[in-house]
Parts: sequence; C-alpha cells; structure tokens
Amino acid sequence: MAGRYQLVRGMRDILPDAAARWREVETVVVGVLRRYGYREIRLPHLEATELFSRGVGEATDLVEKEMYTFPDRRGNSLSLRPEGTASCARACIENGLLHNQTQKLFYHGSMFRYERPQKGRTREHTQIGAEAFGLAGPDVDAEVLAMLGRVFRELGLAGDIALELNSIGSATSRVGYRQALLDYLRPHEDSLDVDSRRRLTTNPLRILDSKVPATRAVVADAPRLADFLDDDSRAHFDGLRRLLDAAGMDYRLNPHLVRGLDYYTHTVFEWTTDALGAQGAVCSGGRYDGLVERLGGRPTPGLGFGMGLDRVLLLHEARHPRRYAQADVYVAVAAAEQSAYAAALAERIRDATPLRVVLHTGTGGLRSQLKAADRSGAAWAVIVGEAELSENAATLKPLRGDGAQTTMGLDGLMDALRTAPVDKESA
RNA sequence: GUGGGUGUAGCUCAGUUGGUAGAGCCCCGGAUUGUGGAUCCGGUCGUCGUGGGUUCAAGUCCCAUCAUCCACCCCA
Repeated sequence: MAGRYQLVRGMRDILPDAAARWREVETVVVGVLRRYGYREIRLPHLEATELFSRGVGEATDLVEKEMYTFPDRRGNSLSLRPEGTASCARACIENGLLHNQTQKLFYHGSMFRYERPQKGRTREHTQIGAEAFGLAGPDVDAEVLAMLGRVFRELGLAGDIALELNSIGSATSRVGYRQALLDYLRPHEDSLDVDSRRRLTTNPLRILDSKVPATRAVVADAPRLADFLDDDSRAHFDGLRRLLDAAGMDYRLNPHLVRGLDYYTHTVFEWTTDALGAQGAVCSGGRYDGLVERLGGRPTPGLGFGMGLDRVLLLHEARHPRRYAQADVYVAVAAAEQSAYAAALAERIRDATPLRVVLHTGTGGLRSQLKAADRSGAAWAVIVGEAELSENAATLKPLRGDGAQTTMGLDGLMDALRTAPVDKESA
C-alpha cells in the first residue's frame, strides 16, 4: 500500500466505541482507589535505563530483553517504562515524599514491553497501578486486596477473576530456600525442561512456576518456600491471612506463585482469569520492602500492584456487552429557517442539564435526521420546525420505549430533561 | 526469541482443477415533500496485505516480507 502508513507493531489504536468503554472502566477503578485515599501521581514515560536495571533487576526478562532502550542525543541510555513501581519510587525519593511520612499513590498510563504481540499482550499497554509507601504491617496488604476486590466487584467482574496469594519471604529467608531448592533440583536436572535448566543458574525460584508437565512433576515434591520463611516473614503472612479471613475474602494459596521482578518480598499476589488464554494475569503485585533503599532512598517498606487495563477491558467487554451512545439528546431541525433557534435551544439545554446534546449539522431532511438521532443512541429527539418556532416551543420525542412525543414550551422542556436519568458515560 | 494458523469492500466472510472479483452487514437515497427502529426497492464501496517469480493468463501456484491470531517464552 504505497503512501499509506501502518500502525507500528504492537501499538494499538483505541477507537471511539472502545474508548467509551475505557473511560467507563477507568472511572470505576480510579473512583475506588480515591475512595481508599489513594492520590494520583503522574509520572514520565521515559526514564534512565539504570532505574529499571537496578530497581526491577538486571537478570529479569523484563530488563534483559523486553525494554525499549535507546541512547538520547548525549549518549545517555533511556528506556520507555516497562512498569510503574520503579518510577513511582524514584519520584517519591527525589521529591522527599517519603521523608517522615507515608504515601498512598496511584498512577495511570502506558507501559512498553518489547514482546511478541498477542491478544491481551501488546507492546504498549495501559496500567493503573497503586503504591503504598512507609507502611510495614499486613493491615495495608489486606486493605489493598480488599480494595482490588471492590474494584472487580464494581466492574461486575468478580465472578471472572480469582485471587492467588503467596509469601516469598524476606530476602534473607529466600537465600536459604534457594540453596535447598537447588540441592533438591540438581539430581533431577535431566527431567527438567530446557528453560528450567537454564534457570538453575539464573533464577531457580521461577522453576516453581513452570507449566511443563515433567517439570511440574519434579517440582511437586520440592521443598516448600513456606517452610523456609523466617519468623518475621511467617508472622507477616499469618497476620495477613487472619485479616483476609476475618474480612471474608476469597483467595487461594499458591505456594508456586513467584514474581518475575526482583524487588518483591513477602506478600505476592495475582488476580487471574481463565478467559484470556495464556494472558491470565489481570492484576498483580506485592510487597517490595527493599526497593526504596535499593534506589538510593532510606529503607522504606512498600506495597503495590499493577492492573493491566487492556485485559480488564477484554473481560469487561465479554461480560457486559453494551453500546455506548454518542448523545443523550439529538436536536433535529426541519428547515434552515429554524436553525438559529435550534442552536440556541441546544445551548440552553446544555446550560440547564449535564446531558450530551448533539445538534444536527449538515444536510438531510427530518427523516434522515431522526435516523441519525436513533443511531446516536440518544434517548430523546428534540424537534423544531416552523410550528415550534412560531410558538417558542419544541417537540420532545422519546426514542426508546413507547412514549408519545409532545410539543411543549421551553421551560417545560427543560424540566422534562432535567429530571432525566443521566447515562453513565456522560457523567 | 521459537513453532504453527490466517490476510479478499469500513466489518464478517465466500471465491471450484489458474480463465474479466461476490454476499450479508454498514452507509447513502427512495417508497413516506415535518418523524427513527421493522419491511421493500435502488445505489456507493476493492491496488485480493506488500514485493518479486512461474504462466498466454495469478485472489488461486512458488519465494520473500509485513501484519494479525494461537501456543511457547514472559508478564499486566
């Protein structure tokens, strides 16, 4: 196709019908976070590459092979952010937000990962993430999970998503476990798949997460991380579970749940669905008590999550099929002589109500205007013609249901529209 | 990064052994000169993903390439 440009691989356009759904979902999610006292922070898409190699971990797949990394004009290595936690921690440290205070923050925006695209896995994707800094106890962990439970409930997706939970303990307790796991796996090396054999030297804990049946069989009898947790780690996790049980939260303990990012400690969790094939992780996170220190701040406990909105949207679309209206009111005008009157009327409705008012513009008779009104999804058409103009009136025609149209004075019209239910999307 | 499937109208798709590109939906107009949704009638819409090759002739066969989907990998 000469002369036509194509979307860059892995990017995506979000067209108006989809964007309406995005806005609805984002409004719900952000609304819940705000109701828990989380405040918005806006962070750059571009950071020094070192922020991620140090924060997320040099040996992680994310940093090793999935970042968009390039030199700027001075030769400094920059990367498009592949996740939000490192940036958020950096911004907090740099601006003194963690100085003798705690923070509950959320952010929203694009993340970039150079992966092979699939449905639910594009190279640019959108996350809403939240981070709580400076709070060490399991009460915050429990509240974050309750908050996410509410998010999915209010999205009408509670039945599609399940919570998995694990503790990977403190960094020191993991050292002992790592050795025990290696001692167990080494004699079984021949039974492991190729990737898992490689991980014996890079990141043995990840082997627990393997999907290869033969590897799973070996892993089934492996020593359990839970048995190697130190007292503090165990107390934290037990405390969290008591709080979750008291709150009646549904969750599944998954001793094999580990994280691909190095900064996690203690609590890790993942909200998953089986409706998206291999892209089952919809929201995941955990505690990262060492991250702030690793990035040059004072030792500060932290906890957070990232929610993959693209995947949430796929679920939402499947679960709640719906058309999104362009307008609530569509103003149709019979002839050019009434167009100034119609325009003034449309403005008056906008003054009096929060409704989306589309004034018919362009060509077309009343018939095609009402057709357009119907297509816009509007609940009402307001019709003005010679008769209405001469009486300083308008005809209000309900487009949904069986109501009859009535011609009325403008005060009556405003009253009728003011008491109208407002579409979710126009709110 | 590895393996496989699929690319034909804005969308969903047909297209036989190679022989002048089709349907439905959508959109526009009309039946109804001031009234939508249902029905009927008419109309617009294509570098057959792209580039090369074979052939008298390619949507169809071959090669390459790009995109997309599925699995792996990884993650949200």
